[in-house]
Amino acid sequence: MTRGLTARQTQVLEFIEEFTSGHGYPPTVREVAANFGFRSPRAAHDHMKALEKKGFMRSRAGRPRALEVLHSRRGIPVLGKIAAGQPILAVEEAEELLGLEPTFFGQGRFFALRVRGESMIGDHITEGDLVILRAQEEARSGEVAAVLLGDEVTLKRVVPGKQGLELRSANPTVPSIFLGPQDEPPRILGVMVGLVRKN
Amino acid sequence: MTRGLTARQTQVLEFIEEFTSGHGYPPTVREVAANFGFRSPRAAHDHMKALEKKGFMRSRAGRPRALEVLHSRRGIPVLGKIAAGQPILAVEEAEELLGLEPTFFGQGRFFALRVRGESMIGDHITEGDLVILRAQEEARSGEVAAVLLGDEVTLKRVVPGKQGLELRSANPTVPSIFLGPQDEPPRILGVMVGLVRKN
DNA sequence: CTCCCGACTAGACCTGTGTATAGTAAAAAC
DNA sequence: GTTTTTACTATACACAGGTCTAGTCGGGAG
Repeated sequence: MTRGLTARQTQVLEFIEEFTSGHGYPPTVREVAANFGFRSPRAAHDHMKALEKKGFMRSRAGRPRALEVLHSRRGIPVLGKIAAGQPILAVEEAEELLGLEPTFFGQGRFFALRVRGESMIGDHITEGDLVILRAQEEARSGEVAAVLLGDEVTLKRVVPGKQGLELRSANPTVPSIFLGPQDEPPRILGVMVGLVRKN
Repeated sequence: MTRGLTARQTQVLEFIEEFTSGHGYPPTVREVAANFGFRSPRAAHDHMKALEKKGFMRSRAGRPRALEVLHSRRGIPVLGKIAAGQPILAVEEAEELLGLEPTFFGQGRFFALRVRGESMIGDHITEGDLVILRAQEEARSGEVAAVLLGDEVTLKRVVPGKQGLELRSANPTVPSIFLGPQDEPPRILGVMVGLVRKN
């Protein structure tokens, strides 16, 4: 439920966004109704009017399909500080959305983290960069992943070794972390698929 | 004239793309007609049908605004090899288009260059990175710019000094270039505004 | 208990819009 | 010189689709 919307209104808004980015044009009132099984266009129209009054959409009266979702929640969310146990990928928590095509970095669910510090400088990732990650719980050897350590998220290269798991830093001044078999395995939030830097 | 389209058809296609990305929904046949001053919707409809037959659009019969531009020419063009004297920013020359919002890196006309080699490694720009540049002919001191030297485009930091212009590399093994007042000033194609890396 | 609001159904009105028929005129192709 | 293509005008039709009136039902607030 996004900011004062009812559950149904959220669903309708989400459908409209999905439909639009899938088809290239917004749905009609009746197409919305059909999607939810409404037997009257009035039901869909009511929800859309509510969404408009609440500022989530804009539409031109009388014009078919002439509607625009305003603060789109499509795009890759840039997540800020993340606390352990919190719903990591709650889009609502996003401080910002990156305006690029949903499939820009391939298939899957993505999020971005703003890099603080120079711990991955060896991989040419520097302060302020936005690292793009595909949300997944596993990482293959050698992949750079966002790892939850305590209540901090850090970016590390995951390298399984003989004595356990190595979380390798790409900066000689930042020590790598070695986890033995007795240690609790770290929670992986996503693996790095790209990087965006805005000067 | 893009690939077998008449001049008018190109204009119509461009208008449809602009309208759609500006409004969030495609124009009607009559809105296209109005834009070009056609006094009959038939004229616009004919062009749109031609565009559809040629594979540049798709539309659902009878449905208002239900049209989709297929291979969109919106986005930031990734330019490959560029020869001197050629129309540098001809979108048609693009090997690829980056699917991000036109305003992602701000206002202006943008293009991207794929980085070859490690000449800017000191600025954490590495092989394969896509450097995003705003198309402009001037660079301020300290900005990284795409510079045309002979028939090669290189990425250099532009630093005006006492004896002339320095095109500074960010790699100790790649020498910087110094241009005196007697040298022809280099042609600047654009200044760097960002970077996109896909793993 | 009553009132209000969210979430719908049923049915209808009417206009915006895709699309058709019938032409005109000029340029390009054959 | 004739045909084809491009680029339009003028008019009209039918229906998709926005929007209206009138109502039902349930849940939560006062």
